[in-house]
Order: sequence, then structure tokens, then C-alpha cells
Amino acid sequence: MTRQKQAVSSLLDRTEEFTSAQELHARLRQAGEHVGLTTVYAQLRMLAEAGEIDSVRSENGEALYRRCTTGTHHHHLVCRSCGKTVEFDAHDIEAWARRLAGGHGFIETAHVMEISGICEDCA
Amino acid sequence: MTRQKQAVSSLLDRTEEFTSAQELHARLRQAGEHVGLTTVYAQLRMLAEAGEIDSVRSENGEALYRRCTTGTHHHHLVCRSCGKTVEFDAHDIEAWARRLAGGHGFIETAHVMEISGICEDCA
DNA sequence: TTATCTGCAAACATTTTGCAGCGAG
DNA sequence: CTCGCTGCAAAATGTTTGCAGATAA
Repeated sequence: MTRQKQAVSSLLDRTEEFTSAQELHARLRQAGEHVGLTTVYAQLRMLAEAGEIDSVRSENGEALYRRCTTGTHHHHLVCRSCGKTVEFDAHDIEAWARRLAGGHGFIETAHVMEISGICEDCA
Repeated sequence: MTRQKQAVSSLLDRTEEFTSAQELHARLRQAGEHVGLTTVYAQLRMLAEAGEIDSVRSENGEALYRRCTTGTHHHHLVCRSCGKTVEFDAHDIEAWARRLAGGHGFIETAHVMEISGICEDCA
């Protein structure tokens, strides 16, 4: 268990949202941890192969990773103008998504859901 | 309406599966149609913006395109392993999303929702 | 010591952009 | 003629690979 491995794993523990390799790397840098980008990729691949993290693809093709959990997580409502963000949980929607996926024979489902708009301050 | 535009559109009409820009380009070449790769990308972007084709991301980050089967807004349930896709509409969820956003003072809301999993054939 | 991990540099694959020219209407 | 479409070349982006040196056990 190296320092770098520790750092990546620990950061994933503290992160609920699906996050890109690039951003994880940037955050480690910002936190003063010196971990190479290549190493972040290597770690993410190992963790993904070991089934410890989930990965999905974002709209623009980036790979996003998140520690596997069966627990709840939350989503964001983001203002396209000023970036203001409201967190919300979507318990009902998640159950609905799992049910819909299951109805088509899919397992290990993950979902991405983001809502954007213009907040009242920017309107 | 140029020859190239015609060729891309026509090929999409004849293709049921989600297909990458690269492969569409290769098939046009093979069919003797000389259409530049850049042009294929340009066409795909125009068609996607016009809502005439759907795009999803494959496991490895490629963008895949297909002529919309329905003219209406819908979402995708995608197999992370083989790319099999099921379209579904999410009328209830959309109403819920608008209500939630409105409750926080947001207007002009848009949403992104994609569900992924492993389909029964790949399980 | 030794197998594994790290990370620089370079390779890769896909997609986008700059721009000069072509061609449909 | 004019404006949008085309497509070459080059850049941008995200990710992977080769490999030599560092490090945990």
C-alpha cells in the first residue's frame, strides 16, 4: 500500500459523485498530494477491475468513477448562468430507475441525472 | 442538399444499430462514396442538434449515432458491456424534475438522465 | 531483495478547429 | 454570385503504453 494508492482510495471514499480521473488528479494536486496522472489512471483501472468502483461515461466521453455503494447519494440542480447548485436526493427516482432497468433484464444499474436551469437570481 | 449530406443521411436510414462516426465513414468509403471524415462529424453534429439522430456513448468513449425511432424526447438504458440500448420515455420523471426545479425558483430547466447496467445477455 | 508501483514522455484514438476552396441554389 | 458545405492539416482532449527508477514488504 503506497502513499499514492492511499491518497486515491481515500479521496474516492470522501467523494459521493461520479468524478473524472482528471478531476480526481486535480484535487489531489490541490490538496498538496503529489500523485502522477498516470498513477491515478492506473489506480482507477485496478479498482475498477477489482470491482471496488463503478464507472460510467459522461456526456462528453470522459470516464467517471465512484466508490461502489448500495447506499443513497444525491443529485444536483445547477444554474446554467451562475453555477449555483442545489442538492437533492432522488430516492423515488432511483427506485424507479432500478425497477425500469430490472424490467428489461438489466442488473448492476447505475444512473446519471442532472437538472439544470436558470435560478431566480439570474432570471 | 449536397451529395455528401445525402450519403450520410441515407446511410443512417439504412442502419438500425448505433454506429460510430468512424464506422459510418469507413462504410461510405467502402461503398465508393468519397466523404471526408470531418464532414461526417459535421453532419452528425447538425443532425444531432436538429434532433434527427440520437447519440449515446459506448463503453470505450466513442460516440454512437442512430436515426431516432420516435420523434419524441426520450432517454436511454444502455448495457455497459455490449452497448445494447433500450429507449424509454420518462414522462413522470420529467414532470417531477420540473416541479422540483420550479420549487427552487429555477426556470428553463433541462435534464440529463441516462441509466446503464449489464443486460441479461452479458450477465 | 524483489515484485510491484510510480510517473515521465510518447503513443493513441476520437473529436474539434482553422481555413482555403468548392459547389448548390 | 453567395453562403453554406467540404475536407485537409493540425490541434485539443482523454486515455494508454513503454520503460526506468523508486519503494513497500
